[in-house]
Amino acid sequence: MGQANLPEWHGDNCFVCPLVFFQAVAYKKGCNHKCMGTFVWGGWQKRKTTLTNLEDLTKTTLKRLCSFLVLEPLFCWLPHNALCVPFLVGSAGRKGTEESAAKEETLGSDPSSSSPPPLPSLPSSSQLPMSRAPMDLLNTATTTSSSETHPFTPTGIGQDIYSPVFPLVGGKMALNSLIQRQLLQTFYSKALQESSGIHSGALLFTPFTPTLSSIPTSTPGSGSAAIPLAASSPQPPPASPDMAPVNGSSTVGSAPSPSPSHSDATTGSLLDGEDMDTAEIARQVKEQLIKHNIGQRVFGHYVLGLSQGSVSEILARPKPWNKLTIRGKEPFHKMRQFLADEQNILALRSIQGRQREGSGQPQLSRVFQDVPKRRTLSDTASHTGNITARVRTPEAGSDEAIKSILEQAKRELQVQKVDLSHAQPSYAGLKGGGGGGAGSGGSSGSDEAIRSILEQARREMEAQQAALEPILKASSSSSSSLSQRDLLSSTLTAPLPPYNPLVLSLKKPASALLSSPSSPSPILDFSSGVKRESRSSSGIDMSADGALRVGRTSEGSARSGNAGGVGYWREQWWSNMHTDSRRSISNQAGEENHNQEDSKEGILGDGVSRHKPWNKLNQRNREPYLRMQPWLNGDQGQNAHIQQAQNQAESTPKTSASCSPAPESPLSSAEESVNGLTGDPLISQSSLKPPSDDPSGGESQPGTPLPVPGHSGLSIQEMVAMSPELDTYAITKKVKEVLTDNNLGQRLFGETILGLTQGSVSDLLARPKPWHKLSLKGREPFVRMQLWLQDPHSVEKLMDMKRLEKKAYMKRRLSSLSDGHLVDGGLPGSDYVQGSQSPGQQQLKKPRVVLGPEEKEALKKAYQQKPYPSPKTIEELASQLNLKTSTVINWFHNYRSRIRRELFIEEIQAAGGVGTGSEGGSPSLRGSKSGEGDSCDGTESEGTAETRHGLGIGMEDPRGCKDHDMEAESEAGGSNNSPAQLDCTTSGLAGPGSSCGQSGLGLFGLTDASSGGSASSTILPASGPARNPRDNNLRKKKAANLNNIIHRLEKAASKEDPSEWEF
DNA sequence: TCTGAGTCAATAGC
DNA sequence: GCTATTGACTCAGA
Repeated sequence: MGQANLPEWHGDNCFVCPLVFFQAVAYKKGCNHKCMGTFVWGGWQKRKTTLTNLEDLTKTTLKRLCSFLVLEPLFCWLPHNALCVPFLVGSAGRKGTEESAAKEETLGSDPSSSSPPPLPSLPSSSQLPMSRAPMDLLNTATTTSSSETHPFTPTGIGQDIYSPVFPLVGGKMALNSLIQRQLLQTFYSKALQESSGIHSGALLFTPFTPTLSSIPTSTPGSGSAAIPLAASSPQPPPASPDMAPVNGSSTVGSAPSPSPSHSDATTGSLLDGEDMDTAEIARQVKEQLIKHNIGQRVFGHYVLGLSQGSVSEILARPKPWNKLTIRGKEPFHKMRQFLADEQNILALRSIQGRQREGSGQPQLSRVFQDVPKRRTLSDTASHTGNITARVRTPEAGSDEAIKSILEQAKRELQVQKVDLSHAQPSYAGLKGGGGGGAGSGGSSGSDEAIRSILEQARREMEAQQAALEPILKASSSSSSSLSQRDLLSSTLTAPLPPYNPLVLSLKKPASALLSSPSSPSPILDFSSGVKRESRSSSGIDMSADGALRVGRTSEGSARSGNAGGVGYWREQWWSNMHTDSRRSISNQAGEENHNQEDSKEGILGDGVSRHKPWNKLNQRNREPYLRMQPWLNGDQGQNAHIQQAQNQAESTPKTSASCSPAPESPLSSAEESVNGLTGDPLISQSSLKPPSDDPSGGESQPGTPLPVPGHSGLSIQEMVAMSPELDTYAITKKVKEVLTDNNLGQRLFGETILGLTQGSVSDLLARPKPWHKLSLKGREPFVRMQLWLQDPHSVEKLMDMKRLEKKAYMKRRLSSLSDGHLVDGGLPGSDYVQGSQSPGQQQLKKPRVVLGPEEKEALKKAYQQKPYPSPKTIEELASQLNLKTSTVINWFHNYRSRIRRELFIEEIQAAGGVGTGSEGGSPSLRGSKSGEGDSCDGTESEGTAETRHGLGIGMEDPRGCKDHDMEAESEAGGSNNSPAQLDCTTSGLAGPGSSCGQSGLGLFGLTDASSGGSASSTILPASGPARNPRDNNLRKKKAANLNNIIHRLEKAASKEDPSEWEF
């Protein structure tokens, strides 16, 4: 290794910058001067480095840049108008070009240097495509036949090199290959999208494309060229039910404009100035974002370089192409690129997943801060597994941070090394054969090491494929001989635990005592707990021991591993669909597709044609379509197996009388031991036996079988996303029943099973929202509950946990007493905070604001007048009540939210019950609700009844008496109640001159204007006469909420077609 | 910037 | 000691 081979200028318009495992070649479009604008990399506090000349890119800078990029290339932004051509370097280059190999040198290749790591070998300038004139490249690209290796792909590099498993950097950054792949893909995406603004004549090619045959073909007539992002995909994405494009209208691949014409793709040129269907692109992007649960913020950040607000604006109201400025067109170019390859979406989804997990970081960090000593090496390694989270840590941005990152990476590698030695056989083999690869600890950045790493990567991929093969076969087979247990046994352990009791344990001193190695409880096993942050949908498993479960958790394995579970679930969904008349049309569409693949297009289209267009659907109404899509994508050959599994299923969750452990099969024993390592209650569904003896089984039952996370390869998020409609009421009812019967507390249940606090559990159990009103995140606890209910050992486990907690508490207490001081905390949980905090800390705590009755009533009154008060009103209220404006704001937010939720409950109950359960969801639910009646009604009853009748505030208001009128009218009018009546009445509550007239007009306007008075049915779902006090109560609440609805109606009226209003 | 969704955690109430 | 309540907060979308 000689002196570093610094990047080189290639004329005035060419710049070569070595990155990490690829290089970027950039030139400024159509410029004759400096090519390099600004290199920006985020993560380091948005630091910007302007490289106006090559000399600016000092070795040190480059080192840092590369070091950083090794870990977080996602944050590497190419110049806005740069053309980027990444390609493989390192041994691949050597392998491909002897000439270039001879010239390869490595920057910072001092083997003794531990930080930063040696940079990868760089190909010589002659190897760099941009060392040639752009037109030359264009010509070359144009004339390349589809069977040839791309001229700028290092010669001889086969597709195997460009596998999803990318080489590790210098043998040091042994990150999960999947991560690397996704990072690279994202970088590609970003880079190519950035370059999409290049105007005609500009060149773009993708040297990563081994052959041009993989370049996607165009949609006829699109005429619009796109950068063949798909072509840059190293490999087709693994088949996945929820990711694979659909042969329908709403696909990435079939995007009308995204796909380039073949010729365009061949040349890789991008022709600007052609018309683009912005609405269609926006529609498809929205569709993909929703489908994959990717947020606008992330999409905007990584793909468009825009803020979430801008993304929202663009997606919601795309301007016509001809109305856009050049700059305004850029996002659409980028979106088109984004849509062009599923890999982009996969990568973004992964990023999103990690970001979301990262958002949970504070809690985890807090925990670790609280118990720093417990943060072991493996913890650290795992902790750093979340790249995004790491980069976003506040300390990032300094050299110290870089060192820290590198140090962490080293540890990660070490841990992986250990893991490799006893993980999958393939890893062992890799280690043995790798020589100077990852197993070598990356002490050398030599070609040998890189070659070794490449070899390792390839083997890794092969190992993954080999491991997946039987599963893939099984999933594609229609044989009914494959039992669910077969599937489970063939699927490896859980990649994505839902909730890590480690967090709980760490944050509670008392619980921490339970960490005794002798403890038999999985939850107590610190070394085995999997971090909550690893609940990523990416399928990347960063277990607490730092091991990278690549083979099991890659997208491929996850998808493949899903097969049985997904199919099983799909079947459930399918049967549910059959029972749901509301989805009959969708069902028909799906059925047709089930029978004839060729008829897909997107039948669905037929269905869609009879419905609102996608962009006119709200999230709720999109759900059936979202569910149809994965179904359409997947195979349907597992029904027999599914049915069999169903038939073998047992019943749900036992209560105390039946919670004794079922005889365990060897499998369940084995699983138990494995699952015990994770300590994950959900993963511990060792013997999932969906209920079949429940005559009412099916949708809306607590026993609705769900696939087991982990075993099925599904993350909890994926499960939630694909879940059939669950009866949240029935589930919560059952959970309450089980908890009560077994004297299990909400705290224990919440913290160990749901990952929620007691308060949240209480809230959830008391006021479960209807499934369709829940966001994906909101559905998660219900899926967890459902899974918990399905576990025949659930109660037993929880009771064990309870006993252990108690034991630990007693032990702690005894210990404290012997030490001569009392324990100020009780059992772990309720008061652990006090117990763990010093008096000083407690004093620093902001005291909780407790509103007095008068203040509450005043606020309620104000709410009735104006559920959405203006800032001025808020200020006035705050001033009058001597409250902070934020308190008033929060109160209104909370009140609106809670009154809505209360209405959901009441509506369900008033509608005659919930679910279809044989146990009569409704009657029992009512019973239970009645039991909690006071507390349940509490919030909103206060908001209506008390206000009016109790404290007489309503009475003070001349409109208060209208409540009775309203009820009387409601009851007398029954279903004939018109919105106007209610509106008038409710608006009457608002007082003269306030919202009455206005709201009344608004609602009237809607009713009159919209034929059929749809608003009536929407606003008044309980159309029948009030027959009982509960109905009255419901009506009161409706009245209290009506202003809220009116407000939204009025708001919507300003921009929406009334016929499409949804509430 | 506003809003809703989801959640936490302090506190009230049983 | 348990659950319910509720003010405050974060996050994401419009």
